Amino acid sequence: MQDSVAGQIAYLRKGLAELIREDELRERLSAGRPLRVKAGFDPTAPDLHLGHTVLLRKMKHFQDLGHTVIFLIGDMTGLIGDPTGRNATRPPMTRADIERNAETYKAQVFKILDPERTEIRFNSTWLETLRFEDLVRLCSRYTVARILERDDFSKRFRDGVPISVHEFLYPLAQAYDSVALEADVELGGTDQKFNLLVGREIQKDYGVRPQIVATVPILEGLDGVNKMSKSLGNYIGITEPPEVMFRKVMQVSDELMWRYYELLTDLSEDAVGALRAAEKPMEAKIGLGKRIVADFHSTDEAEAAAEEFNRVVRRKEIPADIPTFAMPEGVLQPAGVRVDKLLPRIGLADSVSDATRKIKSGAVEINGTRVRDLAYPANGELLIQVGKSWRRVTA
RNA sequence: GGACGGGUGGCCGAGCGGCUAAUGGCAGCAGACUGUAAAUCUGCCGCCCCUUGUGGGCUACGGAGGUUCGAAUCCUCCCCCGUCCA
Repeated sequence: MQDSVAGQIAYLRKGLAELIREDELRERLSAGRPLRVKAGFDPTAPDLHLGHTVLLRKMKHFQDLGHTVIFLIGDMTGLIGDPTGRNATRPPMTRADIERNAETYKAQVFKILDPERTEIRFNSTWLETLRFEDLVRLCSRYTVARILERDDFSKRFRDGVPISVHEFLYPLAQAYDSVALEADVELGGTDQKFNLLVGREIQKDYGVRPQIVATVPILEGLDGVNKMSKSLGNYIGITEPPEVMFRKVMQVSDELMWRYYELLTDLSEDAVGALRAAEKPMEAKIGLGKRIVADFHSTDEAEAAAEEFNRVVRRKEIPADIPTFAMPEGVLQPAGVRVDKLLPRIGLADSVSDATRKIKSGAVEINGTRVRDLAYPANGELLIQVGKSWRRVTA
Protein backbone atom coordinates (compact mmCIF):
# COMPACT_ATOMS: atom_id res chain seq x y z
CA MET A 1 0.00 0.00 0.00
CA GLN A 2 2.91 2.27 -0.47
CA ASP A 3 1.54 3.67 -3.69
CA SER A 4 -0.15 7.00 -3.66
CA VAL A 5 -3.91 7.04 -3.96
CA ALA A 6 -3.68 8.72 -7.34
CA GLY A 7 -1.19 6.11 -8.47
CA GLN A 8 -3.44 3.32 -7.34
CA ILE A 9 -6.40 4.76 -9.18
CA ALA A 10 -4.43 5.14 -12.37
CA TYR A 11 -3.28 1.53 -12.08
CA LEU A 12 -6.76 0.21 -11.44
CA ARG A 13 -8.45 2.38 -13.98
CA LYS A 14 -6.50 1.04 -16.93
CA GLY A 15 -8.61 -1.23 -19.06
CA LEU A 16 -11.79 -0.61 -17.11
CA ALA A 17 -14.92 0.02 -19.06
CA GLU A 18 -16.51 1.99 -16.29
CA LEU A 19 -15.87 3.02 -12.70
CA ILE A 20 -18.73 4.14 -10.49
CA ARG A 21 -17.70 6.23 -8.78
CA GLU A 22 -14.10 7.28 -8.85
CA ASP A 23 -14.46 9.79 -6.02
CA GLU A 24 -15.79 7.08 -3.74
CA LEU A 25 -12.90 4.83 -4.65
CA ARG A 26 -10.45 7.60 -3.90
CA GLU A 27 -12.06 8.15 -0.55
CA ARG A 28 -11.89 4.51 0.39
CA LEU A 29 -8.34 4.08 -0.77
CA SER A 30 -7.39 7.08 1.31
CA ALA A 31 -8.49 5.26 4.44
CA GLY A 32 -5.49 3.05 3.87
CA ARG A 33 -7.07 -0.28 4.72
CA PRO A 34 -7.17 -3.19 2.26
CA LEU A 35 -10.42 -3.12 0.31
CA ARG A 36 -12.71 -6.10 -0.10
CA VAL A 37 -13.11 -6.63 -3.79
CA LYS A 38 -15.81 -9.04 -4.86
CA ALA A 39 -16.39 -10.80 -8.15
CA GLY A 40 -18.90 -13.54 -8.75
CA PHE A 41 -18.55 -16.71 -10.79
CA ASP A 42 -20.96 -19.29 -12.08
CA PRO A 43 -20.56 -22.63 -10.29
CA THR A 44 -21.24 -24.64 -13.42
CA ALA A 45 -18.55 -23.32 -15.71
CA PRO A 46 -15.17 -24.16 -14.28
CA ASP A 47 -13.53 -24.22 -17.70
CA LEU A 48 -12.06 -20.78 -17.81
CA HIS A 49 -11.08 -19.09 -21.02
CA LEU A 50 -9.36 -15.85 -21.90
CA GLY A 51 -12.67 -14.01 -21.68
CA HIS A 52 -12.71 -14.71 -17.95
CA THR A 53 -9.14 -13.61 -17.57
CA VAL A 54 -9.94 -10.00 -18.42
CA LEU A 55 -11.78 -9.89 -15.12
CA LEU A 56 -9.24 -12.02 -13.30
CA ARG A 57 -6.44 -9.78 -14.44
CA LYS A 58 -8.25 -6.79 -13.04
CA MET A 59 -8.77 -8.64 -9.77
CA LYS A 60 -5.06 -9.27 -9.73
CA HIS A 61 -4.39 -5.58 -10.14
CA PHE A 62 -6.24 -4.95 -6.91
CA GLN A 63 -4.17 -7.64 -5.24
CA ASP A 64 -1.00 -6.05 -6.55
CA LEU A 65 -1.95 -3.04 -4.46
CA GLY A 66 -2.54 -5.10 -1.35
CA HIS A 67 -6.31 -5.46 -1.49
CA THR A 68 -8.28 -8.61 -0.79
CA VAL A 69 -10.18 -10.29 -3.55
CA ILE A 70 -13.28 -12.34 -2.84
CA PHE A 71 -13.78 -15.02 -5.41
CA LEU A 72 -17.46 -15.67 -4.98
CA ILE A 73 -18.89 -18.87 -6.34
CA GLY A 74 -22.59 -18.40 -6.97
CA ASP A 75 -23.73 -21.84 -6.05
CA MET A 76 -27.12 -20.55 -4.94
CA THR A 77 -27.69 -18.03 -7.69
CA GLY A 78 -26.62 -20.80 -10.03
CA LEU A 79 -30.03 -22.31 -9.41
CA ILE A 80 -31.54 -19.37 -11.19
CA GLY A 81 -29.14 -19.32 -14.04
CA ASP A 82 -27.88 -16.10 -15.47
CA PRO A 83 -31.04 -14.53 -16.83
CA THR A 84 -29.73 -13.84 -20.30
CA GLY A 85 -32.36 -15.69 -22.21
CA ARG A 86 -34.36 -18.83 -22.32
CA ASN A 87 -33.84 -20.82 -19.22
CA ALA A 88 -35.68 -22.72 -16.60
CA THR A 89 -34.57 -23.26 -13.06
CA ARG A 90 -31.46 -25.32 -13.11
CA PRO A 91 -31.32 -28.49 -11.14
CA PRO A 92 -29.55 -27.94 -7.83
CA MET A 93 -25.97 -29.09 -7.79
CA THR A 94 -24.85 -31.49 -5.15
CA ARG A 95 -22.41 -30.44 -2.50
CA ALA A 96 -19.88 -32.76 -4.13
CA ASP A 97 -20.35 -31.15 -7.56
CA ILE A 98 -19.80 -27.74 -6.09
CA GLU A 99 -16.71 -28.78 -4.20
CA ARG A 100 -15.27 -30.39 -7.28
CA ASN A 101 -15.93 -27.31 -9.39
CA ALA A 102 -14.41 -25.13 -6.72
CA GLU A 103 -11.25 -27.21 -6.84
CA THR A 104 -11.16 -26.87 -10.60
CA TYR A 105 -11.55 -23.14 -10.24
CA LYS A 106 -8.69 -22.94 -7.81
CA ALA A 107 -6.42 -24.88 -10.12
CA GLN A 108 -7.12 -22.43 -12.92
CA VAL A 109 -7.69 -19.14 -11.18
CA PHE A 110 -4.41 -19.13 -9.33
CA LYS A 111 -2.57 -19.01 -12.60
CA ILE A 112 -3.49 -15.36 -12.33
CA LEU A 113 -4.62 -14.57 -8.81
CA ASP A 114 -2.48 -14.49 -5.72
CA PRO A 115 -3.80 -17.17 -3.35
CA GLU A 116 -2.55 -15.23 -0.35
CA ARG A 117 -4.93 -12.41 -1.05
CA THR A 118 -7.91 -14.41 -2.27
CA GLU A 119 -10.92 -15.53 -0.28
CA ILE A 120 -13.09 -18.15 -1.88
CA ARG A 121 -16.69 -17.95 -0.76
CA PHE A 122 -20.00 -19.55 -1.69
CA ASN A 123 -23.17 -17.55 -1.64
CA SER A 124 -25.23 -20.49 -0.44
CA THR A 125 -23.58 -19.80 2.91
CA TRP A 126 -25.90 -16.90 3.58
CA LEU A 127 -28.59 -17.28 0.93
CA GLU A 128 -29.78 -20.69 2.03
CA THR A 129 -30.42 -19.52 5.54
CA LEU A 130 -32.79 -16.77 4.44
CA ARG A 131 -36.35 -17.39 5.52
CA PHE A 132 -39.30 -16.61 3.31
CA GLU A 133 -39.88 -13.53 5.36
CA ASP A 134 -36.34 -12.36 4.66
CA LEU A 135 -36.82 -12.96 0.98
CA VAL A 136 -40.02 -10.94 0.95
CA ARG A 137 -38.21 -8.17 2.75
CA LEU A 138 -35.42 -8.23 0.19
CA CYS A 139 -37.87 -8.18 -2.71
CA SER A 140 -39.77 -5.29 -1.25
CA ARG A 141 -36.69 -3.11 -1.65
CA TYR A 142 -36.84 -3.06 -5.39
CA THR A 143 -39.55 -2.44 -7.97
CA VAL A 144 -40.53 -4.30 -11.08
CA ALA A 145 -40.18 -1.14 -13.12
CA ARG A 146 -36.58 -0.79 -12.04
CA ILE A 147 -35.81 -4.43 -12.70
CA LEU A 148 -37.25 -4.02 -16.16
CA GLU A 149 -34.73 -1.28 -16.81
CA ARG A 150 -32.21 -3.98 -17.28
CA ASP A 151 -31.52 -4.23 -20.99
CA ASP A 152 -32.12 -7.88 -21.55
CA PHE A 153 -35.26 -7.91 -19.42
CA SER A 154 -36.79 -4.95 -21.20
CA LYS A 155 -35.87 -6.40 -24.56
CA ARG A 156 -37.35 -9.77 -23.74
CA PHE A 157 -40.43 -8.14 -22.33
CA ARG A 158 -40.87 -6.05 -25.44
CA ASP A 159 -40.27 -8.97 -27.78
CA GLY A 160 -42.60 -11.26 -25.92
CA VAL A 161 -39.85 -13.63 -24.84
CA PRO A 162 -40.82 -15.26 -21.58
CA ILE A 163 -39.36 -13.98 -18.34
CA SER A 164 -39.90 -16.15 -15.31
CA VAL A 165 -40.50 -14.44 -12.02
CA HIS A 166 -37.58 -16.21 -10.37
CA GLU A 167 -35.23 -14.53 -12.80
CA PHE A 168 -36.00 -11.26 -11.08
CA LEU A 169 -34.43 -12.75 -8.00
CA TYR A 170 -31.04 -13.02 -9.61
CA PRO A 171 -30.00 -9.37 -9.36
CA LEU A 172 -31.48 -9.16 -5.89
CA ALA A 173 -29.63 -12.22 -4.67
CA GLN A 174 -26.41 -10.95 -6.15
CA ALA A 175 -26.99 -7.64 -4.46
CA TYR A 176 -27.60 -9.38 -1.18
CA ASP A 177 -24.24 -11.10 -1.56
CA SER A 178 -22.66 -7.68 -1.48
CA VAL A 179 -24.53 -6.93 1.72
CA ALA A 180 -23.38 -10.17 3.32
CA LEU A 181 -19.79 -9.67 2.24
CA GLU A 182 -19.70 -5.94 2.93
CA ALA A 183 -17.98 -5.54 -0.39
CA ASP A 184 -16.11 -2.31 -1.00
CA VAL A 185 -15.86 -2.93 -4.69
CA GLU A 186 -17.62 -5.29 -7.03
CA LEU A 187 -16.02 -6.19 -10.31
CA GLY A 188 -17.75 -7.64 -13.30
CA GLY A 189 -18.15 -7.54 -17.03
CA THR A 190 -20.05 -4.67 -18.58
CA ASP A 191 -22.98 -7.06 -18.96
CA GLN A 192 -23.11 -7.14 -15.17
CA LYS A 193 -23.44 -3.42 -14.73
CA PHE A 194 -27.11 -3.54 -13.84
CA ASN A 195 -26.66 -6.24 -11.23
CA LEU A 196 -23.70 -4.46 -9.72
CA LEU A 197 -25.65 -1.25 -9.40
CA VAL A 198 -28.55 -3.03 -7.75
CA GLY A 199 -25.96 -4.09 -5.20
CA ARG A 200 -25.34 -0.46 -4.33
CA GLU A 201 -29.03 0.21 -3.79
CA ILE A 202 -29.64 -2.84 -1.68
CA GLN A 203 -26.55 -2.27 0.41
CA LYS A 204 -27.82 1.19 1.28
CA ASP A 205 -31.15 -0.29 2.33
CA TYR A 206 -29.39 -2.73 4.61
CA GLY A 207 -27.20 -0.06 6.12
CA VAL A 208 -23.98 -1.05 4.36
CA ARG A 209 -21.83 1.42 2.51
CA PRO A 210 -22.61 1.11 -1.18
CA GLN A 211 -19.95 -0.68 -3.14
CA ILE A 212 -17.91 0.85 -5.89
CA VAL A 213 -18.73 -0.69 -9.22
CA ALA A 214 -16.02 -1.41 -11.74
CA THR A 215 -16.73 -3.08 -15.04
CA VAL A 216 -14.36 -4.60 -17.55
CA PRO A 217 -15.10 -4.98 -21.26
CA ILE A 218 -16.44 -8.23 -22.57
CA LEU A 219 -13.84 -9.95 -24.67
CA GLU A 220 -14.84 -10.88 -28.18
CA GLY A 221 -14.27 -14.49 -29.14
CA LEU A 222 -12.16 -15.79 -31.98
CA ASP A 223 -14.88 -14.86 -34.46
CA GLY A 224 -14.48 -11.24 -33.46
CA VAL A 225 -18.22 -10.79 -33.18
CA ASN A 226 -19.74 -12.73 -30.33
CA LYS A 227 -18.45 -12.69 -26.82
CA MET A 228 -15.98 -15.41 -26.06
CA SER A 229 -17.82 -18.43 -24.77
CA LYS A 230 -17.35 -22.11 -24.58
CA SER A 231 -20.75 -22.90 -26.02
CA LEU A 232 -20.03 -20.81 -29.09
CA GLY A 233 -16.73 -22.58 -29.52
CA ASN A 234 -14.91 -19.30 -30.11
CA TYR A 235 -12.72 -19.47 -27.06
CA ILE A 236 -9.17 -20.05 -25.94
CA GLY A 237 -9.18 -22.09 -22.77
CA ILE A 238 -6.54 -21.29 -20.22
CA THR A 239 -5.70 -24.94 -19.73
CA GLU A 240 -5.26 -25.67 -23.40
CA PRO A 241 -1.88 -26.88 -24.61
CA PRO A 242 0.61 -24.25 -25.82
CA GLU A 243 0.37 -25.13 -29.51
CA VAL A 244 -3.42 -24.99 -29.46
CA MET A 245 -3.44 -21.64 -27.72
CA PHE A 246 -0.91 -20.25 -30.08
CA ARG A 247 -2.71 -21.45 -33.15
CA LYS A 248 -5.97 -20.02 -31.94
CA VAL A 249 -4.39 -16.66 -31.34
CA MET A 250 -3.05 -16.72 -34.87
CA GLN A 251 -6.56 -17.36 -36.09
CA VAL A 252 -8.01 -14.10 -34.87
CA SER A 253 -8.42 -11.27 -37.31
CA ASP A 254 -5.79 -8.57 -37.46
CA GLU A 255 -8.27 -6.09 -36.04
CA LEU A 256 -9.22 -8.28 -33.11
CA MET A 257 -5.58 -8.84 -32.31
CA TRP A 258 -5.23 -5.25 -31.07
CA ARG A 259 -8.19 -5.73 -28.82
CA TYR A 260 -6.49 -8.75 -27.34
CA TYR A 261 -3.30 -6.78 -26.89
CA GLU A 262 -5.27 -4.22 -24.98
CA LEU A 263 -7.19 -6.56 -22.73
CA LEU A 264 -4.94 -9.57 -22.34
CA THR A 265 -1.48 -8.12 -21.92
CA ASP A 266 0.09 -5.68 -19.52
CA LEU A 267 1.42 -3.49 -22.29
CA SER A 268 0.45 0.13 -21.94
CA GLU A 269 -1.75 1.76 -24.51
CA ASP A 270 1.25 3.64 -25.80
CA ALA A 271 3.27 0.48 -26.18
CA VAL A 272 0.45 -1.16 -28.08
CA GLY A 273 0.10 1.88 -30.30
CA ALA A 274 3.80 1.76 -31.06
CA LEU A 275 3.60 -1.90 -31.97
CA ARG A 276 0.68 -1.19 -34.19
CA ALA A 277 2.60 1.44 -36.07
CA ALA A 278 5.83 -0.47 -36.30
CA GLU A 279 5.16 -4.13 -36.77
CA LYS A 280 3.68 -6.11 -39.57
CA PRO A 281 0.40 -7.64 -38.44
CA MET A 282 1.86 -11.09 -38.76
CA GLU A 283 4.81 -10.30 -36.50
CA ALA A 284 2.63 -8.54 -33.99
CA LYS A 285 0.31 -11.51 -33.87
CA ILE A 286 3.15 -13.91 -33.27
CA GLY A 287 4.25 -11.65 -30.43
CA LEU A 288 0.78 -11.72 -28.96
CA GLY A 289 0.59 -15.48 -29.22
CA LYS A 290 3.89 -15.85 -27.40
CA ARG A 291 2.83 -13.51 -24.62
CA ILE A 292 -0.44 -15.29 -24.04
CA VAL A 293 1.07 -18.75 -24.11
CA ALA A 294 3.81 -17.61 -21.76
CA ASP A 295 1.23 -16.36 -19.28
CA PHE A 296 -0.31 -19.77 -18.86
CA HIS A 297 2.67 -21.99 -19.63
CA SER A 298 6.22 -20.72 -19.96
CA THR A 299 8.32 -18.66 -22.31
CA ASP A 300 10.07 -21.79 -23.51
CA GLU A 301 6.79 -23.43 -24.37
CA ALA A 302 5.68 -20.24 -26.04
CA GLU A 303 8.74 -20.23 -28.26
CA ALA A 304 8.23 -23.88 -29.05
CA ALA A 305 4.60 -23.29 -29.92
CA ALA A 306 5.54 -20.46 -32.25
CA GLU A 307 8.14 -22.62 -33.92
CA GLU A 308 5.65 -25.43 -34.30
CA PHE A 309 3.22 -23.04 -35.90
CA ASN A 310 5.88 -21.95 -38.36
CA ARG A 311 6.63 -25.50 -39.28
CA VAL A 312 3.11 -26.80 -39.63
CA VAL A 313 1.05 -23.90 -40.83
CA ARG A 314 3.48 -21.68 -42.65
CA ARG A 315 5.84 -24.24 -44.09
CA LYS A 316 3.17 -26.93 -44.19
CA GLU A 317 5.43 -29.49 -42.68
CA ILE A 318 4.37 -32.41 -40.58
CA PRO A 319 3.66 -31.55 -36.93
CA ALA A 320 6.07 -32.72 -34.29
CA ASP A 321 3.54 -34.39 -32.06
CA ILE A 322 0.89 -36.42 -33.75
CA PRO A 323 -1.57 -38.43 -31.69
CA THR A 324 -0.99 -42.07 -32.37
CA PHE A 325 -3.63 -44.78 -32.37
CA ALA A 326 -3.57 -48.51 -32.76
CA MET A 327 -5.66 -49.83 -35.61
CA PRO A 328 -9.15 -50.25 -34.15
CA GLU A 329 -11.10 -53.50 -34.45
CA GLY A 330 -13.14 -54.10 -37.53
CA VAL A 331 -11.50 -51.42 -39.60
CA LEU A 332 -9.11 -53.69 -41.43
CA GLN A 333 -11.09 -55.53 -44.08
CA PRO A 334 -10.12 -57.70 -47.05
CA ALA A 335 -10.39 -54.71 -49.35
CA GLY A 336 -7.96 -52.77 -47.18
CA VAL A 337 -8.28 -50.21 -44.41
CA ARG A 338 -11.81 -48.89 -44.32
CA VAL A 339 -10.98 -45.24 -43.99
CA ASP A 340 -14.63 -44.26 -43.49
CA LYS A 341 -14.80 -46.53 -40.45
CA LEU A 342 -11.43 -45.46 -39.18
CA LEU A 343 -11.80 -41.68 -39.10
CA PRO A 344 -14.55 -41.48 -36.47
CA ARG A 345 -12.59 -43.85 -34.25
CA ILE A 346 -9.56 -41.60 -34.16
CA GLY A 347 -11.34 -38.29 -33.83
CA LEU A 348 -11.06 -37.10 -37.39
CA ALA A 349 -14.77 -37.34 -38.16
CA ASP A 350 -18.02 -37.13 -36.22
CA SER A 351 -19.52 -40.27 -37.70
CA VAL A 352 -19.05 -42.76 -40.48
CA SER A 353 -21.34 -40.67 -42.64
CA ASP A 354 -19.29 -37.59 -41.91
CA ALA A 355 -16.12 -39.49 -42.74
CA THR A 356 -17.60 -40.65 -46.04
CA ARG A 357 -18.41 -37.06 -46.94
CA LYS A 358 -14.96 -35.87 -46.05
CA ILE A 359 -13.33 -38.58 -48.14
CA LYS A 360 -15.55 -37.85 -51.12
CA SER A 361 -14.86 -34.16 -50.91
CA GLY A 362 -11.13 -34.76 -50.98
CA ALA A 363 -10.37 -33.65 -47.44
CA VAL A 364 -8.41 -36.73 -46.44
CA GLU A 365 -4.75 -37.41 -47.06
CA ILE A 366 -2.99 -40.60 -46.10
CA ASN A 367 0.79 -40.81 -46.25
CA GLY A 368 0.85 -37.72 -48.40
CA THR A 369 -1.70 -38.87 -50.94
CA ARG A 370 -5.25 -37.62 -51.25
CA VAL A 371 -7.72 -40.41 -50.71
CA ARG A 372 -10.94 -40.70 -52.68
CA ASP A 373 -11.71 -44.33 -52.01
CA LEU A 374 -13.32 -45.66 -48.86
CA ALA A 375 -10.76 -48.44 -48.69
CA TYR A 376 -7.04 -47.83 -48.50
CA PRO A 377 -4.58 -50.60 -49.32
CA ALA A 378 -3.11 -51.60 -46.00
CA ASN A 379 0.61 -51.48 -45.61
CA GLY A 380 2.06 -50.58 -42.27
CA GLU A 381 1.74 -47.28 -40.52
CA LEU A 382 -0.70 -44.64 -41.69
CA LEU A 383 -0.18 -40.90 -41.41
CA ILE A 384 -3.57 -39.31 -41.84
CA GLN A 385 -4.44 -35.67 -42.29
CA VAL A 386 -7.88 -34.09 -42.36
CA GLY A 387 -7.77 -30.34 -42.48
CA LYS A 388 -5.56 -29.16 -39.66
CA SER A 389 -5.71 -32.44 -37.77
CA TRP A 390 -3.16 -35.19 -38.02
CA ARG A 391 -3.22 -38.75 -36.71
CA ARG A 392 -0.86 -41.65 -36.85
CA VAL A 393 -2.25 -45.17 -36.91
CA THR A 394 0.01 -48.11 -36.26
CA ALA A 395 -0.66 -51.40 -37.96
C1' G B 1 -61.11 -18.82 -16.82
C1' G B 2 -62.01 -16.93 -22.20
C1' A B 3 -60.53 -15.37 -27.35
C1' C B 4 -56.74 -15.41 -30.79
C1' G B 5 -51.73 -16.63 -32.52
C1' G B 6 -47.71 -20.01 -32.20
C1' G B 7 -44.22 -24.60 -31.12
C1' U B 8 -39.90 -27.22 -37.70
C1' G B 9 -32.98 -29.73 -38.04
C1' G B 10 -27.09 -26.23 -33.51
C1' C B 11 -29.78 -21.20 -34.10
C1' C B 12 -33.17 -18.04 -37.08
C1' G B 13 -36.88 -19.10 -40.36
C1' A B 14 -39.96 -21.30 -45.01
C1' G B 15 -43.21 -25.26 -46.02
C1' C B 16 -49.08 -26.33 -44.73
C1' G B 17 -51.54 -33.89 -47.89
C1' G B 18 -47.20 -37.15 -51.94
C1' C B 19 -41.99 -34.34 -56.16
C1' U B 20 -39.58 -33.07 -48.39
C1' A B 21 -33.96 -35.58 -44.76
C1' A B 22 -37.46 -31.11 -45.36
C1' U B 23 -36.34 -23.79 -49.41
C1' G B 24 -33.31 -19.86 -47.47
C1' G B 25 -29.94 -17.41 -43.92
C1' C B 26 -26.36 -17.94 -39.88
C1' A B 27 -23.03 -21.12 -37.55
C1' G B 28 -19.98 -25.48 -38.63
C1' C B 29 -16.68 -28.80 -41.73
C1' A B 30 -13.57 -29.38 -46.07
C1' G B 31 -11.17 -27.49 -50.64
C1' A B 32 -9.05 -23.19 -53.52
C1' C B 33 -6.75 -18.51 -52.58
C1' U B 34 -3.38 -15.95 -48.80
C1' G B 35 1.51 -13.08 -44.87
C1' U B 36 -1.28 -15.88 -39.94
C1' A B 37 -6.06 -14.05 -40.49
C1' A B 38 -10.15 -11.64 -42.80
C1' A B 39 -12.72 -11.33 -47.37
C1' U B 40 -14.03 -14.19 -51.69
C1' C B 41 -15.23 -18.62 -54.47
C1' U B 42 -16.56 -24.12 -54.45
C1' G B 43 -18.43 -28.47 -52.12
C1' C B 44 -20.53 -30.67 -47.83
C1' C B 45 -23.61 -30.08 -43.76
C1' G B 46 -29.31 -36.58 -39.51
C1' C B 47 -27.57 -41.80 -38.53
C1' C B 48 -26.34 -46.71 -40.24
C1' C B 49 -25.31 -50.67 -44.02
C1' C B 50 -23.32 -52.48 -48.76
C1' U B 51 -16.21 -49.76 -51.73
C1' U B 52 -21.12 -46.04 -53.48
C1' G B 53 -25.46 -46.24 -56.72
C1' U B 54 -30.45 -41.87 -60.31
C1' G B 55 -28.59 -48.16 -53.84
C1' G B 56 -30.95 -49.99 -49.11
C1' G B 57 -32.60 -49.16 -44.08
C1' C B 58 -33.62 -46.16 -39.76
C1' U B 59 -34.72 -41.67 -37.10
C1' A B 60 -36.69 -36.42 -37.49
C1' C B 61 -40.94 -31.15 -37.87
C1' G B 62 -43.78 -30.06 -29.02
C1' G B 63 -46.28 -35.16 -27.06
C1' A B 64 -49.89 -39.17 -27.68
C1' G B 65 -53.56 -41.14 -30.68
C1' G B 66 -56.48 -41.00 -35.34
C1' U B 67 -57.99 -40.10 -40.78
C1' U B 68 -55.43 -41.53 -45.43
C1' C B 69 -52.45 -45.86 -50.17
C1' G B 70 -49.42 -41.67 -48.17
C1' A B 71 -49.00 -36.41 -42.88
C1' A B 72 -44.33 -31.57 -40.77
C1' U B 73 -48.84 -30.57 -43.47
C1' C B 74 -55.93 -32.82 -41.92
C1' C B 75 -58.72 -34.37 -37.07
C1' U B 76 -58.84 -35.30 -31.51
C1' C B 77 -56.77 -34.87 -26.79
C1' C B 78 -52.60 -33.23 -23.98
C1' C B 79 -48.14 -30.16 -22.86
C1' C B 80 -45.62 -25.53 -23.55
C1' C B 81 -45.15 -20.18 -25.13
C1' G B 82 -47.08 -15.33 -26.47
C1' U B 83 -50.91 -11.39 -27.08
C1' C B 84 -55.45 -9.43 -25.54
C1' C B 85 -59.73 -9.82 -22.18
C1' A B 86 -61.26 -11.24 -17.09
